[in-house]
Amino acid sequence: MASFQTLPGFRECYPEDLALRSHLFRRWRQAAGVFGFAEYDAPVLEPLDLYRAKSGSEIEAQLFSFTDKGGREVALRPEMTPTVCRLVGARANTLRRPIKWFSIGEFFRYERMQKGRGRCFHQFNADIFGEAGPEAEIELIALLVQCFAAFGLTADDFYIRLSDRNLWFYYLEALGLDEPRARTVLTVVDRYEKNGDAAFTAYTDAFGPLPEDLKARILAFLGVKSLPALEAMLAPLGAEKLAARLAEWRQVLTALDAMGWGSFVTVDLGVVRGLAYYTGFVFEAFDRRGDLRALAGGGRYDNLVKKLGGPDLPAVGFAIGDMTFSLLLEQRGLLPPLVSAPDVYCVIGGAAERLMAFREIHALRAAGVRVEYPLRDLAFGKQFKAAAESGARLALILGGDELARGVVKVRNLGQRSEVEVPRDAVVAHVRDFLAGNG
RNA sequence: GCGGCCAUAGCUCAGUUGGUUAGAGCACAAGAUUGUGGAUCUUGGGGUCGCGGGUUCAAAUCCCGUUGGCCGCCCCA
Repeated sequence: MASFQTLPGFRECYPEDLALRSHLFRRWRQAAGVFGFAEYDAPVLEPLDLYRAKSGSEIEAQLFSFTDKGGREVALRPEMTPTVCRLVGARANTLRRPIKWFSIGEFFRYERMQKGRGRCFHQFNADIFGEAGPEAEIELIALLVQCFAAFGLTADDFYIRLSDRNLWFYYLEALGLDEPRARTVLTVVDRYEKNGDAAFTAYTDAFGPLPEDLKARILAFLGVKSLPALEAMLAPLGAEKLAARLAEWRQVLTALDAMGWGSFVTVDLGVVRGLAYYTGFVFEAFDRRGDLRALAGGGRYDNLVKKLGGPDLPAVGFAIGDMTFSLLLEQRGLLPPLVSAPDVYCVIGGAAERLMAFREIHALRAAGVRVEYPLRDLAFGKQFKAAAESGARLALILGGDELARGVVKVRNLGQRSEVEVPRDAVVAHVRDFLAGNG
């Protein structure tokens, strides 16, 4: 046993683990690609102030931060949003709008391990900058659903809870609450699902008891699960802002419905998302069974680019984490068999034949065929066993008899049949076979 | 930062009231097998029983500490 342990919360990634992760990345990348998002990357290590500026100094407790040899306070990135805001902000004037970007990267948070949460993890991040209207939300939520559907997940497996901080503020304003009170109500809402009535102490402590009729109307708002119910509840209030905002809700939901994805999205004002920089629609993706933590989360953050020193640029984005997502795929049996098999395994007669075999091996590899061969001389029996165990579909038999006649045998390992092929025709033969059975 | 449970081979786990040199299955490797298959048989490598201390004639086993893991709380960008 090695005397050096992995750091707590960090995970080693053996080939089979990486095969799974790469599979996720491949599908996400493909989804982003067809939606016209451009991939970017950025440093893993950032100035600590970047996160202080966005989230306040209490965030430091959750960061891997230290002082580097130049005396700079730095932190391993815990999220992508501040970074991408800086990138976009710096070139905002030259980038064609809308700016649709995505990335896949590793993030670090100094936290206690839990199911679906570690100290390092990967996220798929997608953001749209420069579009203030709900069209950006439509595009982004559509991409989010696509990122899940690409794995065979259906509306029976997950759903997206769509909420809106603006609607909350307009509603609470119509109920007569000022902004400080409204903000506190939102923190209550954020915790209500977990803590129940106890969540209201946050409000009581700051402003005294909340009148019962107000509390009832807040809870009724929380209970809304559909657009018609939402409209019915808000219509009597008659506020202009509410009516305008409801039109945007209709726009988002009818668009997603038109894509055939209406069943994935639920109106759910219980989602407000902890940090206060979200400025409009917010959404989270959850497992339908409800035994996993959030699968993805996002929302609009129109003030953040400017707050981080860039121009005034509206933005909306989301992130999917790999850990909970992997758990979901595993639970639903949607992990593909991530076998890593060669196309062709070479069975080689001996030392002299090995030298000759390198011609075929190289030619096949140059043609893009995945070829394996035993690195040491082995008895034929062993080699056939190795060929079978490798998962290859073809064995190339390069024995003394064959090579002396200028041919090799190509054995179909599945059907246990063999044909002799002239050496010059091997590449074409193998390629045809693989294409034909592809 | 707090709480509960746990720690024996690469993996899954046995291991008696404390008792000789700590075991099995799977996996891996070699041979049987010098030109045709995933089988079988034989054999082998692999362990500071997480680590440190204590009790004892004797500790994987009991006690204390510590590290790590799992699960939850806080938090969740």
